[in-house]
Amino acid sequence: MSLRFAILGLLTSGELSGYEITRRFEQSVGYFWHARAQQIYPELARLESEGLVIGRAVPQAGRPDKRVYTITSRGLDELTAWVLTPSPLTLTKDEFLVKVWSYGLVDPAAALAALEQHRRQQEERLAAYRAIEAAFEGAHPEAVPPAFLGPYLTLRAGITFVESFLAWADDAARILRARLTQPPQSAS
Amino acid sequence: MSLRFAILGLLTSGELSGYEITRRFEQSVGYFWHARAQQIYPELARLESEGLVIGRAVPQAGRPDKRVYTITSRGLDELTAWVLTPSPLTLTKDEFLVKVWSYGLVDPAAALAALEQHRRQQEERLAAYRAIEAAFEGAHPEAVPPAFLGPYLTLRAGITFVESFLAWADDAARILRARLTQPPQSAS
DNA sequence: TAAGTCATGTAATCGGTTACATGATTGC
DNA sequence: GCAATCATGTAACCGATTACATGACTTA
Repeated sequence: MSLRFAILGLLTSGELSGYEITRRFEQSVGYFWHARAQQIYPELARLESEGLVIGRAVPQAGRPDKRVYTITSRGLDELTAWVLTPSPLTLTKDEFLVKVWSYGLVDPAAALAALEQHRRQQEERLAAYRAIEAAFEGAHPEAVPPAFLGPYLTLRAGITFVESFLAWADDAARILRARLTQPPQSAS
Repeated sequence: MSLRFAILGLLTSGELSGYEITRRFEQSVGYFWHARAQQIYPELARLESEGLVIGRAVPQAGRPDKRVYTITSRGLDELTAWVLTPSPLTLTKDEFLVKVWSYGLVDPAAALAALEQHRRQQEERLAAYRAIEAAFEGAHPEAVPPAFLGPYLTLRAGITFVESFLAWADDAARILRARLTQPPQSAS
């Protein structure tokens, strides 16, 4: 369900082609929902057949022709209704934390190294988010124009979550370091 | 891939039936990976056919017979190898934040109400985590026995993440409240 | 010459959910 | 009597990923 509304949300700021939507999914909404081109094209066709968007062929010179989509008023209605709908708590699926769950089985030094490698990846992500945050620059939170309110809030969510991961990782690293002298041990 | 290793991880603390594994997935590892019974039973069969676990029928009186599984040494080898493997950054999928992304389209008061409802759900989750944390009670972090290190660290991760959501939600609520007098506006 | 971008798709597969089935026992 | 718990499954479906295909243009 979310995919169609993520697409409709993107289209509220103007017409976009499937390709352009695919690119947007690598940023912005993409932090909390993502999809590849192969999923986006059929979804756009479905949205059009349901009258929530309308497509228009745009011939281009020097590059392939494209088909751009505009959200219809019915599409906007369905989107705004959905936005206020209650959401179930997200059941996170995080491969890394499944690994952490078995850290008691392995050498603490090795676990520490794996943890720190993952921490570095998260730090890179944070830097990318911060760079985008700078684009909202100047504008103190209350002054963000309505069209950018949602993107701004979700970006802040992204930053907050990555920062909290880093804080947890530092804490976990401290606990692992205290065990470096102890041998690894299997459970129970 | 993660499902099989989540199951193997659970089996490191002793033999469990498919049903018991299903129950465990509602807590502990379940915070970062989850699966329903229908997925767990076939996976156990697959793990057994690959020699990573061995099953044993346990006749019971007064309740259905069950089949309990033990991790093999090959299973333990594969698990410990996997645990130290680098993990890709998780691409979160969060329906609620897809909605937040379009908060600029709706009445700030309605958005605020939706936000606060979701916040309350997260608070309940935090209370549940804290209750489990109390079971690790007394033991200061460095003293947690190795068999509980992983579960302890993931529980702390769960607590940290929920707390950071609450902090973000408070911040977002503050920003929305500052807009209560302004009319809703559709995107440019 | 090779890789990358723009642009849109099909096909096969997989992981996961929903719905359904069965059947005994225990607690309200 | 009804719902919940214990216990294990099958079948249909759906959302998402991987692999593959095409083809022109641009940049290294």
